[in-house]
Amino acid sequence: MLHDPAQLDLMFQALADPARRQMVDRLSRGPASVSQLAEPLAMSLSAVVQHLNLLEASGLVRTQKIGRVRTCQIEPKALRAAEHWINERRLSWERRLDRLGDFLAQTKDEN
Amino acid sequence: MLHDPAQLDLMFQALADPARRQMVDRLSRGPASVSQLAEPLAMSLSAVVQHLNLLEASGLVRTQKIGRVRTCQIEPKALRAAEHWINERRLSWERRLDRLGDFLAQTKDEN
DNA sequence: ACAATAGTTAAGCAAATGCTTCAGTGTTGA
DNA sequence: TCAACACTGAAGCATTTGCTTAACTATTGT
Repeated sequence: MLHDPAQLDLMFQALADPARRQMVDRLSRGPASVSQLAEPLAMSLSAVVQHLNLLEASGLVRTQKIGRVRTCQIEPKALRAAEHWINERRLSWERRLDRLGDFLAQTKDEN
Repeated sequence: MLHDPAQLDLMFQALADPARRQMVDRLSRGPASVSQLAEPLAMSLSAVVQHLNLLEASGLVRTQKIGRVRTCQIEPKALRAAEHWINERRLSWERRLDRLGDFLAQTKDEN
């Protein structure tokens, strides 16, 4: 369910915004509340909540509310899924280049 | 210059669109002309060119025009930069979890 | 009890995005 | 030479995005 294209879509969409990437970056150093996430960002708390909801919908961040504070953490599995998509494409390209190199080396040998 | 935040921004932005990811996916299997990229997509050639320009501006794709055909290829270095950003954050989180695990194991020993 | 805290929700708005169509440009094969 | 081909660029338009403010709910410390 992590590799389903709709989820992947949400993830890349989520990562496309600088503010959201900054939030992910902050969370990579440990859990944080909404206010803590908001603190370094030059926007209203409300805007941060909206970004956070998107991050959560994408699966990149998981949150739980205890009392009045919502604590957020990264979901490494989701990050890995995005990472994996890119990696597959890059490897596919690089393998192709390798085969091409082999072929050229071989045809050169045949001279 | 690949890790400069503005370029990273363009890359993630570029990857956020499904059509553009489909184009990257196609290019991961080998070079293609604009028309070839357009073929599986349900949109005008003009729209494809606009997507392609964005991909090129982001550094993810390199193109060269010979005669009347523009040939496109993936730039694996750029893909690697995006991959790297995600990887760093995930590792940072996972290392933190490991340290936490060690700490918990140790305090348990002390009983 | 009540004020401060922590977050949520809705409405509204300007700017950005993802198209479309249409009118080009330059290239190539017959 | 000239028609088909492979794009390219500008204008326009509907939708989405990323905010804002303002009004609200629920929790906590005193």
